[in-house]
Amino acid sequence: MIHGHDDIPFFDDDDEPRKPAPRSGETSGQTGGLAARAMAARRAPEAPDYLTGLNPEQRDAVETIEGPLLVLAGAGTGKTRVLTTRIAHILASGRAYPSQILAVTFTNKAAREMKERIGILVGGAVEGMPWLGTFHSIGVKLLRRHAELIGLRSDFTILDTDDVIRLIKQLIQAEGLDDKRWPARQFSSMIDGWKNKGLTPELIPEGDARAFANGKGRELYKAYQDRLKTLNACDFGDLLLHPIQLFRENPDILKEYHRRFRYILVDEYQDTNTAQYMWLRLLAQRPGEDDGPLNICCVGDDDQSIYGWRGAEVDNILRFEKDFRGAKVVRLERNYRSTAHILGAAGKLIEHNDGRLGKTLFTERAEPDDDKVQVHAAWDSEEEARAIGEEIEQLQRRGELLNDMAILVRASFQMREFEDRFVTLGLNYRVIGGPRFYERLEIRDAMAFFRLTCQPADDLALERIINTPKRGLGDASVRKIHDYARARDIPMLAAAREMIDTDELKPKPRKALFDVVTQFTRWQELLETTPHTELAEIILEESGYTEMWQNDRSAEAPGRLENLKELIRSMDGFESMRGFLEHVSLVMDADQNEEMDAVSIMTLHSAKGLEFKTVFLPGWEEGLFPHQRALDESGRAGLEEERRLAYVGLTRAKRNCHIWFVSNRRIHGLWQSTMPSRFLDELPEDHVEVGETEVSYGGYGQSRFDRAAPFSNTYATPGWKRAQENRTDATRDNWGTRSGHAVERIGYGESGPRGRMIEGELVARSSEETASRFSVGDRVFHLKFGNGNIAAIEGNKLTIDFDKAGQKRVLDGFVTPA
DNA sequence: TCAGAATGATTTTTT
DNA sequence: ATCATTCTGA
Repeated sequence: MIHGHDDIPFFDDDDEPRKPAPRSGETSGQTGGLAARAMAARRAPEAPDYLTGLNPEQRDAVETIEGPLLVLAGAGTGKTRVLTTRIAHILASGRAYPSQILAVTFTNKAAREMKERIGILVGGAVEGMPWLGTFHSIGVKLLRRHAELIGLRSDFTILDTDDVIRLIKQLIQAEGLDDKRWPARQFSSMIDGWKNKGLTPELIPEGDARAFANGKGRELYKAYQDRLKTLNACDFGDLLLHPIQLFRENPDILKEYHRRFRYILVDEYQDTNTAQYMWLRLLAQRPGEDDGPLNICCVGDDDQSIYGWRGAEVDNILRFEKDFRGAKVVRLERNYRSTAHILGAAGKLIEHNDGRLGKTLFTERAEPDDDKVQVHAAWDSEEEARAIGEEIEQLQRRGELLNDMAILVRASFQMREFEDRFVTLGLNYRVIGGPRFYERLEIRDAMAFFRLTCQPADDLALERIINTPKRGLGDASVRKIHDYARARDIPMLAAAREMIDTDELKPKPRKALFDVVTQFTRWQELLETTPHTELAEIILEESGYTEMWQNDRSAEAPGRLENLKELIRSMDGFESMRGFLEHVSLVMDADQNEEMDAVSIMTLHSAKGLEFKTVFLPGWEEGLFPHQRALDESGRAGLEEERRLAYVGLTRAKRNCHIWFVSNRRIHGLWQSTMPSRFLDELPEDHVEVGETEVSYGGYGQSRFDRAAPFSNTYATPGWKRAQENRTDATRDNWGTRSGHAVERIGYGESGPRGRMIEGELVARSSEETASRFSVGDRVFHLKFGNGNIAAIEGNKLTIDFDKAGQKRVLDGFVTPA
């Protein structure tokens, strides 16, 4: 059953054959519980080490090796363990060589972790697993092998979003279009969306094509793809699309891979987008007998699908059984992470979603002392941060580690408040998922120098740094070089070299260009002879780039220099500069210092897959969570995804979970009153406790979390703002001709929570707002800031000089005449 | 060509 | 409020 080297002549990375390990005993039919586990152990005494300690479902998932298998792995049910053990099992039982297993993950982190854990299981004997990686890195590997078949050279560059946007902008301008009206950023994300759906320019829907650039969307997309080919470059989407095209157009090559990949494993299947799905289908389809059986195992959790907004299709996982005939489904519902209260709360919440495959997590843990999920209220976000800070300090005093605590927010702007507070308190914190190391300006600049040295055809790199540091080669000069290069169909660096001998440029830029071209020529020569770290230093030094930052007096400059040093240090581990560049384009990871004991602050999205003993979930308010924009843009589906996000948040907690909501939040500089999240009402009472709060402001209303809100609620959405602005514009003619935005809203009706709508249904909200009741100079009272005088009015926004708090801008709904 | 001023957009994030 | 990008005038 194992193909030897001869079968697959064009692969050069086959591992040496391994001695097949004895096959494990068969297990079947356990009915759960410890007894079953014990029975299983007794029945198969010869079971290899790695299988012991798995529960019956896990073991089923590991040992169901043949045929399609979907593992529905709830949060904290040992998903990674199953995946890695399964691979170990395939290897140890001699069913395949490491190189015959295709294992795909979404992030580099997950891939790394999996490699590590397989290493531990199999005793480190397995070198590599050459086909374990992200969809993208495997895509690159395929493309480098077969580049010429899709019109690239195998040393193609991978562009990052920055490059892509600059490139698109050029194309938009080249089309003679207004790049204001048609932002490159927007088009770039459209292309991204298409590529996520597996759509090449010919395939995009007519409507999409018309929606951009005066109907030139399709042409523009095509032009973009052409330009990439010319540049010998790929964007991230291409790393998925090109392999699909490759396989479709070259059945023989596809067949080779069919033979090669005996086993396919996919992690986080609920996050696959259409292109990834197509990619997988191509590899998993086995039309011929000699292609071998279809051994695909997808692991995922439909309840944790939170990336719909970037193209993930939950439907892929929901459809699995239909897609793969005879598929077996194993549910992992036994949770090893959280208390029964946390699971109870999370489970009840997620039940409000439709279209689930249906799982109910349970635990065998029975600790009567476990705390319920706590819900707390605060007046505003400042107080929320203060209270959470206090709670954290208290836990710390009790000897808890900060490393065991996390604050999970919906949107990153919420982090600021916590950071500020923790700085004041002197509390260590760590922000996870901020701007990545390789995305920083100075790193990108440095990389552009390196790229252009290694790849003289990398025009985008050239454009980035040709005038950095300032050399007097501004837009005009760059444009000339660009046009010259385009006209002759040569790379810009080559064009620049030629232009030194012409009088296209004025003497000053010409001299500058001569200098910089000469430098690159020199560095290219050094590439062969000088160690790459040394060369990197030389480049940064000679280009004047280091000097530029040394002369920079701004606060960030020293940090940037430090980052540059760090960049060079990190090159050490690579063979060559080229190897380093490849790594960077795909593995954009920054390292966090793990040693420090610190509270983690991150978004709910980046918390997926992590766990903490104590979790704080601030900001459970309508509009923020669920996020208004998710509701506006995706309606019910958006709401359900938000709910899954809440589910992810809750299930990160092992022991304690504290949810917070506030009644006033400042968004974009304006104070807004907020309503408690509908998700709070969806939590079951028996697992939730409403925490006592120092600052109470009236009792709870109909909803347990509802205070008697003295203010009309306001919304922060662009649409709502616009409506309000229109309103003020139209006050003169008394609403009559308000040029109409129909304000549609999900959730509460005009009478507040009492008039709650059916979830997710779009409902027109009647707008009964009156014109501002105030005029400049009025004396008013604000609950947070106290008394003050109105200094200015713009629409419904009041600028008020408060007696104590100074000048603030607030919405008029917040103040009452004093 | 560059610096300061206006403009605008601010969910979530990977690769 | 805040940040990034783009525009305008020197």
